[in-house]
Amino acid sequence: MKTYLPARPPFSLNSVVHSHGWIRLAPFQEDETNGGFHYVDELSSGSVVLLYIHEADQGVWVETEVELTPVEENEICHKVTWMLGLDQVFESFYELAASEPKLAKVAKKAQGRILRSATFFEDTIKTILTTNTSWSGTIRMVNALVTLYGASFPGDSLRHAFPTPATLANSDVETLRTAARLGYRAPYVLELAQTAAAGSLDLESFKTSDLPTAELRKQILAIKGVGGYAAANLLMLLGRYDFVPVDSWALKVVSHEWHGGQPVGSADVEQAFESWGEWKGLAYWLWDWTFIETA
DNA sequence: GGTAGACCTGGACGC
DNA sequence: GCGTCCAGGTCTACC
Repeated sequence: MKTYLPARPPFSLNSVVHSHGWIRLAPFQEDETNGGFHYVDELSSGSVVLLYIHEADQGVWVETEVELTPVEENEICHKVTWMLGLDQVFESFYELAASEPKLAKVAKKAQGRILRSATFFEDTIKTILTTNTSWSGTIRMVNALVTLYGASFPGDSLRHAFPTPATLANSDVETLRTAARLGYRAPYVLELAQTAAAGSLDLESFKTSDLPTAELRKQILAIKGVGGYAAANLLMLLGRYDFVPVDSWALKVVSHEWHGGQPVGSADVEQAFESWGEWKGLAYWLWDWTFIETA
């Protein structure tokens, strides 16, 4: 299979890939030689495929090494379109950003799309695994889940897809705690997998929800292990930028940018980007913090 | 509604 | 090499 998927212009695969750290989490693998990335996915049919995704003219090429059924191809096209936000539009954000020096380059770089996993379940688990730990800890925990519970890719048994809710739901807290070394997060991950597998929580419906962002946020906050930071991060992945994902880094950079290095709280971070309205989270995310990073 | 303490791990640091 | 301390968000109990 080799398929071209168009994107709403402007588009840069490189900007999506490097929009945040997701590319370093399994089953993503960056293709540093050719650009783009590889991703192992378990399809609804049960087939496990390795997707090769590379930049094309205003879009991407999606390839697999095996022939697929039309249904499987259609599923892959829908998933990749979602993962890369190919149909997302940022024109009104770019218009606002044009008058802000710290965001002056976002349109030229075609920034705005944030790399997503194939399912919102996967993104939610990964987000929980970013909380209260170092980035290296997140990579280790995600790798452990994928290796221990993900379906193997037939062409390379070392590659695995992200585990399905049903697979994770069949695990237990002790195994997740000790073998996957999720620590205190183990019961959160198990509960999420069990509710998703049972159908009592339809995470994938959040992708197309027409609920107001505040209401959607309430539903996300109801997930154990998801607090204010994680909810804002997940809303950004859903294309809702009304909240800033305030973590220790946000407190630090906002403190240095606008408060002379004095301690600030979550409300101060939200206030700093209040004027960006529905683009608040994205303005924070793409803000040029270079001076602070190197200070 | 606000706050303190617990949760778990890895890294930095001192000995 | 070992022990101690701290950072990283969220939950729960308590006021």
